[in-house]
Amino acid sequence: MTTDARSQDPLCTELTRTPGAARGGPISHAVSRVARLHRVAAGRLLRATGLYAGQEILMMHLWDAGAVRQSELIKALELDPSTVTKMLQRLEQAGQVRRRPDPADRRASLVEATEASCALHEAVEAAWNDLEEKTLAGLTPQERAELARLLNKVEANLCPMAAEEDCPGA
Amino acid sequence: MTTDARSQDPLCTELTRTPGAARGGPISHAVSRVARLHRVAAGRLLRATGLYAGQEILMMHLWDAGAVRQSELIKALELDPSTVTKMLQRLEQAGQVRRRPDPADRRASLVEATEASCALHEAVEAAWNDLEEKTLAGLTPQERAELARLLNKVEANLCPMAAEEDCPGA
DNA sequence: AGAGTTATGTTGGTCGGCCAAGTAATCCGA
DNA sequence: TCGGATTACTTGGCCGACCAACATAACTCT
Repeated sequence: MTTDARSQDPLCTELTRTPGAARGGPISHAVSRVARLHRVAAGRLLRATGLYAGQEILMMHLWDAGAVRQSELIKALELDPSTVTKMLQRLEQAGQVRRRPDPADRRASLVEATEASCALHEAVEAAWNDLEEKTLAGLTPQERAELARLLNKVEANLCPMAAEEDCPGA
Repeated sequence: MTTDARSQDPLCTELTRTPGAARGGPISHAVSRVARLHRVAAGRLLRATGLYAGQEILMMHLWDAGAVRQSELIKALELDPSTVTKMLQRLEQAGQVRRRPDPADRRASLVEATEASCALHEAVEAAWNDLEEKTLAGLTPQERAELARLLNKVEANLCPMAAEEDCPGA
């Protein structure tokens, strides 16, 4: 009896409850939740393409830029180098990506999307558009713009911390 | 010449460039980025407590609710059961959490925070507050409220997809 | 030229998180 | 009563992502 009522509740349409953890940081909490849901949704939409959530962004960069130095990719995606290494290993194994040593710098390697991967290009863009639309359903253009603006501000706030330690600088 | 100019840019202070992948879904892209940065920031702030990003929310629920059925926790956090199982195993090993079988239902187990963990309570809340403030620095109360509102809308949009398949339902 | 510093990637380990299967207990209906 | 759902949790596998430590190769500076 205690907890039966909600099982009927088909969705989370009513989010009014205070989930406990939300007190000390309601927005942080919302960000976590949205982040997770968004990633899961992306994964689901991408599933048909055989890509996993996260890989699509890398591939898009590659489709966009052609052959790129791995270090460029790392900077562009702002991910940890080791993360990119492993993603590339998997994508290479999956035949989506090719790597070859950079003749100009024997440390570096050049990465590019394979021809095979180009077949996915469209599907991935479609999935991405779909995701965007599902994410923003019911938001007016103004709201979308505002959300974009606020997210950018938040990103700028969070960025420095990731970059180094802090940049209270002044 | 296609992509050389940007390599000099030290940080993300200027986000104006179009990173390629952002075209088809600018907000999805922003969400991914913010999500990652936010999680990293949380991890950094939590580091001192010995908790990893994600665990704090679970602990908060536990501190808040006392002994809880694991299934309740799963519903509250809206995570995959297996995720919670593994988190609890690690937290248990770390001494933050205790589990015992539920006498009323031999399948279930009851979870609660250990006394030791309560020492972290304050530090975690502090970290969480800190995170919230760093995240929202420079946003007016109105902007914060608007962001919260928009995130909730987005969450509601994304939720149904995770729940089942879709709920286009009228 | 040789030593020290920086840049590029890689490996190994740990986490959160998901999915797919599987086990065990409870519930429910014929 | 008894056999089929349903519920509760676990296991194994895989991914993205991090960090720390490392090996190479390239620069730089005396």
